[in-house]
Amino acid sequence: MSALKPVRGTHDILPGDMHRHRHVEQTAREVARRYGYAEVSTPIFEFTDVFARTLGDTSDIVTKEMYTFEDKGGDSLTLRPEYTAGIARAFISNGLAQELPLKVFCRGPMFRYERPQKGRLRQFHQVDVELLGVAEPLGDVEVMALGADFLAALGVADKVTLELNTLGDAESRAAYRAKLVEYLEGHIDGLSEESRLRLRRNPLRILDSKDEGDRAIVAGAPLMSESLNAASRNYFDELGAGLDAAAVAYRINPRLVRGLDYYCHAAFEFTTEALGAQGTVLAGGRYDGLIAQMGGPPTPGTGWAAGVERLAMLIEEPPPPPRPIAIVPIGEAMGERAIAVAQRLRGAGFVADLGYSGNVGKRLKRANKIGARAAVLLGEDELARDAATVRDLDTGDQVEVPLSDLVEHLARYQKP
RNA sequence: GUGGCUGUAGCUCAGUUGGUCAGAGCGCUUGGUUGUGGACCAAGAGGUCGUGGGUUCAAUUCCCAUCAGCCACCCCA
Repeated sequence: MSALKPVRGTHDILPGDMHRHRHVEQTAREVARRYGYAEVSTPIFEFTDVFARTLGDTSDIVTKEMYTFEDKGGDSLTLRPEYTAGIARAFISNGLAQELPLKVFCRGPMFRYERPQKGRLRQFHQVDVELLGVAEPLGDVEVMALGADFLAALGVADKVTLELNTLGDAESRAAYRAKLVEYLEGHIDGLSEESRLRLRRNPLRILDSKDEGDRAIVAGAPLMSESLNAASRNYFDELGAGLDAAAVAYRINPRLVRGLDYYCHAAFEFTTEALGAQGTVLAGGRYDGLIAQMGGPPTPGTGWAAGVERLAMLIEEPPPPPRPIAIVPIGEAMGERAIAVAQRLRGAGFVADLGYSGNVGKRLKRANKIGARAAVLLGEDELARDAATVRDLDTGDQVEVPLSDLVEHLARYQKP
């Protein structure tokens, strides 16, 4: 075991895993494209304020999980812990209020100083979808439908459930918060120590506590739905009707809440039982107040993020990449000829692999190991006839093919 | 951040109630003659038994610390 280890909570993504990651990201990109979402990318770090001012000072992400550092110019920067704040910043920086509604897809690494566990890393990846400028519930329906389609395209639809709740608008939420706190204070003796702390900072979180005592108390707590004002009530009804119309199945979970302060109305999560405690695979909601709070023009927004590593663990092995054609020179003198042929095949769109050393046996062995579909053997004999021997590595059959016909001949093994 | 479990070759794992106990399978390398892979056979390389201390005549095996992974809490994707 080497002394050289990766930083805690980070890991190298080697070809096997990378294949799964790419499949997750590529599927998200493709489904998002069908919904008219254009891919964008924002920097991996931002001024610390971008996150500190928007995520809320009660969230754990800001209070203890950010990778914050001072750069050589003395600015406080933070490695992004999530994507939405960066998108909102980019929206303001680039004056994109002129282009509403704005639909974007993005992906990339996120950084959170958490205690690592399976499915919970310090550097992890998300795919993310944001819809800005649409205040109607149909906007939420669109992003949720996109999420559901994405998960279905990954083949995990039967492993996940969409849970949905409403946080109401600011007025409803404040009213509910007051009622909830009043109720919980009446049962404060039965609350866990942790929940007593949350009572002041983030009482909604107590709703999804896993502590048995808390759960018993929460079971009798007032419901958000009872505190919704007419507008919020109406919003949620329309959202449900829209999801029905889009044929997106969901389950209402009145205890579903959010750790981040900027959410309102729709809050949703696709969860699975298959990943233990890290069961949330895709989650999001509406954040109408965020952009105004950052100093931009008041702009509604909704969207979600999904964990690439978690999804990569959940999916079946994705279809393998195209099998290469191995180029096998026979004898020292054939090296240059081999690279010329390889270049020609690559230029024609083939995956061509050259091993660069060893005798014929070794090179064929390598061809076999990398899963090559066929081998192109180039020796003195073939050279004399301006030809190559093509060996089918699955059947073992081989034929001599004039170099001029090589591309055409190999097309049966791999469509260029 | 809290509590618990684990840590032996690249991988998956045996093993030692402290003294030929450093092992297996897979993988890797080489060979089984000339320009032919996959199967098979043979040989070989590779580990200071996570790291650092301590106890002991002696520790990979016991104790402590530390690091890492995993599980639950917490948090969330």
